[in-house]
Amino acid sequence: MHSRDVFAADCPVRPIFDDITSRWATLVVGLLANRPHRFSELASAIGGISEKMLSQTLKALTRDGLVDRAVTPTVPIQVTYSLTALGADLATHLVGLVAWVDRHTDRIHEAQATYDEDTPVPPAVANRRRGGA
Amino acid sequence: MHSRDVFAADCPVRPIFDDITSRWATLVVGLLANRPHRFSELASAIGGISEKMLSQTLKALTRDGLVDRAVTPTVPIQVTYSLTALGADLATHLVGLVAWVDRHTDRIHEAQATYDEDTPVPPAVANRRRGGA
DNA sequence: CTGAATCCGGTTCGATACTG
DNA sequence: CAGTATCGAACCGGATTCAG
Repeated sequence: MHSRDVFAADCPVRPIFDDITSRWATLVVGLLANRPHRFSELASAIGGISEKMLSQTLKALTRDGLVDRAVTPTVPIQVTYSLTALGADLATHLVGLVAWVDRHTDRIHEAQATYDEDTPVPPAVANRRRGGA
Repeated sequence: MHSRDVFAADCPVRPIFDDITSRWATLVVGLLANRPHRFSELASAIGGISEKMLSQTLKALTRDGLVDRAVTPTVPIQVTYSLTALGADLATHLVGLVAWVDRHTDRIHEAQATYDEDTPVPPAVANRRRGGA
């Protein structure tokens, strides 16, 4: 039986979980689930990502054994990223979760709207993410 | 048909996805999946969480219609949090994902160790989260 | 092309203290 | 008990710059 105490502050699954659910990791995995991609392909396919974040995300994923990094020593070096078997397995869960959110996004938006109406004071909560100014 | 372009920078599922996969939200949902909890119960059950973060997480989840907040006006006020039907549905996916990570944590740790060995320069990557001195 | 390193602003987070 | 206000520190993340 597995099941460590996920609720313990030092539970080892937390950092890994953070890796794979990080803002960009999900999108990278989602893209690689279809087919291998080159660095620049990923960069242009994922709206709003910076090279730094892409590089960082890819490195973390590779380190976790979820993504495979293949270097082709052509004139301008070419690097292709793909999912490992482990990564592919994870991908199914991840895309499933994203699909769930996608399916329920409208309902959630309604809930948010209702909540914001019923909230007397200016909702500071609504500002989470998407930092203005 | 659903399926917005998840890869677009302004895709509306992103902020929601961030809400539910935030470090603490997953744990809160995981706990509420078993049974309703009071504020202080959650606070003590989740190792390392601060009141501020718990409050914030709970508020976001409630706003998203995933968690229900019930106030019992006893002498010392009593507040009980539970999952809504929507939240319960989400919980299955979430705990499934956590369980997956739990199942593969050892393998991932091996991958990390191997990666770190093969990496000549001191791995700055390894420091992500869990910030050491 | 791929990616690492640096700089630096903004946001988030945690600890504490305080209110209802 | 339940939660908010404030403060300071840590971190994230973007733009830029440089190297292989």
